[in-house]
Amino acid sequence: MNKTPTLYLVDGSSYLFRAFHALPPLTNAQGEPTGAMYGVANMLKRLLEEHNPKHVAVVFDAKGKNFRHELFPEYKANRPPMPDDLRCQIAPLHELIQVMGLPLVSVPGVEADDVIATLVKQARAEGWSCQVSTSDKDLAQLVDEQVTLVDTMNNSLMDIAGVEKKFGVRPEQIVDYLALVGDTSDNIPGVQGVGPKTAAKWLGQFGDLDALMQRADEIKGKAGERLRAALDQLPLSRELATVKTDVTLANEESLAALELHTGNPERLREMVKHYGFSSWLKALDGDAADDSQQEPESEAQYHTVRDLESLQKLVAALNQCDEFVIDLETTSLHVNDAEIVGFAIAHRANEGFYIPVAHVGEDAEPQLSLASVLEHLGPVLANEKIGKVGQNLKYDASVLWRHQIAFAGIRHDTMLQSYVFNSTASRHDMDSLAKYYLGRPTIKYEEVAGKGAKQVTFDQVPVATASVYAAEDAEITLALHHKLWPQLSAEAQLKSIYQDFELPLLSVLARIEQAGVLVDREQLVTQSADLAQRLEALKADAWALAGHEFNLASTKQLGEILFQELGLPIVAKTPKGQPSTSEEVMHQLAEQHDLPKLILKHRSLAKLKNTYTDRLQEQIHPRTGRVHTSFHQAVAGTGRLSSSDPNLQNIPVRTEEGRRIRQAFVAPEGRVLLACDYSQIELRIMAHLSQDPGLLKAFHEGVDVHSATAAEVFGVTPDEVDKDQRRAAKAINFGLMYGMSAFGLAKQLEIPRDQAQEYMNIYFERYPGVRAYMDQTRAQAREQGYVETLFGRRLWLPEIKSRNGQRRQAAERAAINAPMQGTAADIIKRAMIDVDQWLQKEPSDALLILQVHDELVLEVAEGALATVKAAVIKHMANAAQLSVPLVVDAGVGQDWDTAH
DNA sequence: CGAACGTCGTAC
DNA sequence: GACGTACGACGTTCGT
Repeated sequence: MNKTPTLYLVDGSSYLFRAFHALPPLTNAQGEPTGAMYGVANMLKRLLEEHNPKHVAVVFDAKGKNFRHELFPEYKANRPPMPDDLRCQIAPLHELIQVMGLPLVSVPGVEADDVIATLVKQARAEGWSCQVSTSDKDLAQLVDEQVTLVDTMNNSLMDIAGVEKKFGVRPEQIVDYLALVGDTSDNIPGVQGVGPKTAAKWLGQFGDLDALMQRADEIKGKAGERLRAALDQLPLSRELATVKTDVTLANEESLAALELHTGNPERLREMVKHYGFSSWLKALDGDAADDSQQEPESEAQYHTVRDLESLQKLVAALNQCDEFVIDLETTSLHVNDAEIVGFAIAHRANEGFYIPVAHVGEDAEPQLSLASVLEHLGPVLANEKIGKVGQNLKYDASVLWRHQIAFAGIRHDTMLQSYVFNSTASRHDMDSLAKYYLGRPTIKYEEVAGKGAKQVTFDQVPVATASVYAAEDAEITLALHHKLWPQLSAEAQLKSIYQDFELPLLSVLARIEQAGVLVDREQLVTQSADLAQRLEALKADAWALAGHEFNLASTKQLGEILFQELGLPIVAKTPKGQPSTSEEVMHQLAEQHDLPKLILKHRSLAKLKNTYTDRLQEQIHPRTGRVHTSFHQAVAGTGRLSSSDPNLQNIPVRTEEGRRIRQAFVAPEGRVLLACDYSQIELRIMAHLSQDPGLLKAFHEGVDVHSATAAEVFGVTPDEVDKDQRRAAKAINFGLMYGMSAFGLAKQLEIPRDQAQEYMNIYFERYPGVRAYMDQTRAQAREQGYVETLFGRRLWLPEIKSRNGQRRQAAERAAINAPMQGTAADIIKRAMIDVDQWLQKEPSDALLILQVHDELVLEVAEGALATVKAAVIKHMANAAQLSVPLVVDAGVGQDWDTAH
């Protein structure tokens, strides 16, 4: 009972910035920005719920210059001014915090860090513990036995050991460490070229900065020179990094006064309502109802439709609707195995209906039959004038269509709304959306159907339980639609991406998945057997070389054999610090020993067998005899599709052995496969976006772009370019689009780094427009927090302002790549919609069966080939009007390898 | 025994 | 540390 009190200190400023940059700009009904407030307030709410603190303070930076500016006029000089959309959230957030009952501390002319440090010192003196919530790692200097750091946004806790693990130095060395490393965002210089690793190494060696400075002569090489060059300013850097612990605090900011109080519940409710934090409102209303015995207002109503009369009444209402939510309950997540168990419907707010049709069990009766439900509901489903709203409607449409049930008027999909609004949100499933946008927890599928071995199909769930779950899903989907659509449709470009690309594509993908692709099982069986034999032989050889048996697939066992038993050198380490056994490493070691050679061969064959020849056989559907992949429309942040179960977008193509797998993808008798792919689409997009004259010229003249680049970079005529030069140019072209550095290029080409740098320098001289475009993209990402495709698809980059250099640079590379990858994705989506529309309209005997990012594969009746091929090429080439032509290559064959 | 994570490898 | 976007196989570890 006599536990020491804990003081919870929250660095409000750091969370505010982080929330602002990490979240898309949410607004309330009045259009006022609320995202950052919401982020911070939610984090505080979690703190209250999880820790139930008695002593707490939320600390903010205050306006005005502080002692650091006096010490160092350039302090924070390169900080851009605070965006208006953030500034205007500060005052309301302060008020919100106060009415929540949380003491707020903001001392004029003092940064939050210093206030926190002062309070920590006072608390320590009283023998209290402290937990400091911040996303600013500078405060690691405060950590000791009584003081821990917590990052509430990712729930990571940092104690002394945590600091040592993360920074490689002890908490009391953090200040010295920060002085050495510097801080670009605060404009603190540090030592040029010294990062976390070197700083930690030196401090480990010399103990502290003073000792290091005294013995600076002992450091050799360039790093030593730079250290000595920085000697004069290091004390200043250290002073800037050191937090103040003697800030003068007002009485109400003293330790004893920092107690959680009741705040102002009435004003809190008003504010929460005004700013549209619907999740809170519900909880607050619940409390209010409990206290005052009022009826809870507008609790959702769920109904089960079990008889014809109720059904007719519902259908009559639907007929009067402009749009309504539909959600099928079925026996399987796999469209081809799914039988309809019931229909969930929501056509007005806070109300949901469930029509069971195939439940079994004691409470299943009375229950309408599927046939009788369709008799009444069918015309509504088929009526394209009555809009259908759903969450992942591709699934519902697929199931209905497979049952020959007409389904038209697909108008809105909340999953796609969320995806277009913020594609980088972690997930777009209904539970996540309900929690994030409505603040509502949902009934989970596992809660009604069980999980693991105990899971049953939905038809076995009692109707009473099923009804609440299903009706809630429909009702929540409608609420989500009402929340998301106004925000999405307010942005013309996003609205267009959603309505002109994603929504029409939904049906196209449903048809592609349903069509499936024919796979020759016999070929796969033969290949698997062949591979099995070769793998056995390789395993025997490997064991002989190692001198004992081991699991060739275990990187751990392999590492022990290679690096300990055989004493081969460790070339690279994995991110976790283990010796790497990656392909690249094995290639290098292959020069010294035969075992790595065998491992490489074994791995490549095992991959083919385990991932492809074995697995694909299992994926052939027993009823259709074909393989039906799932295409996911709301997964890749850039706008690309992804494919799973099985993934048909990574079938091998680069090696001869791999291509044999493509030979098993075939067309049935009388039909052929037609594979059409865009030539160099991403580079063409780069030419268009950058408007670089050299690049534009190359594509206009129709020359091989890699050879053209090689000619420019190596200063030869195009016909003098040799194989290696072209290879290097190709690596540069691709590397650029991925934001690759000279280091990466050097590794790729196995050349010295300065030579790689030289290549890149010449490249940028020859193609100045490309460099300008990339600089501009990075700048745009920093200013807006997102980048866009040519058609206005948006990619948010929450890490673009991260103080963590690694993360920030990763975000910058993503920013460079996304407009090109994403525009390519937009273009092929447009082409798919157009091709599909043409196929639907023309009585041509052909099916779209695959999309692989820049390639469409169709299965075509031989007689229709010429027409279909011409049409597909036309629609693909015309899917966008760029400054350079879109060139489409087409191949035809009995199998995918031949057609490609 | 399954979930979560790490490592590796396939595609564009 | 250093090349963007995916999916998925296998081994290992950890918790039920």
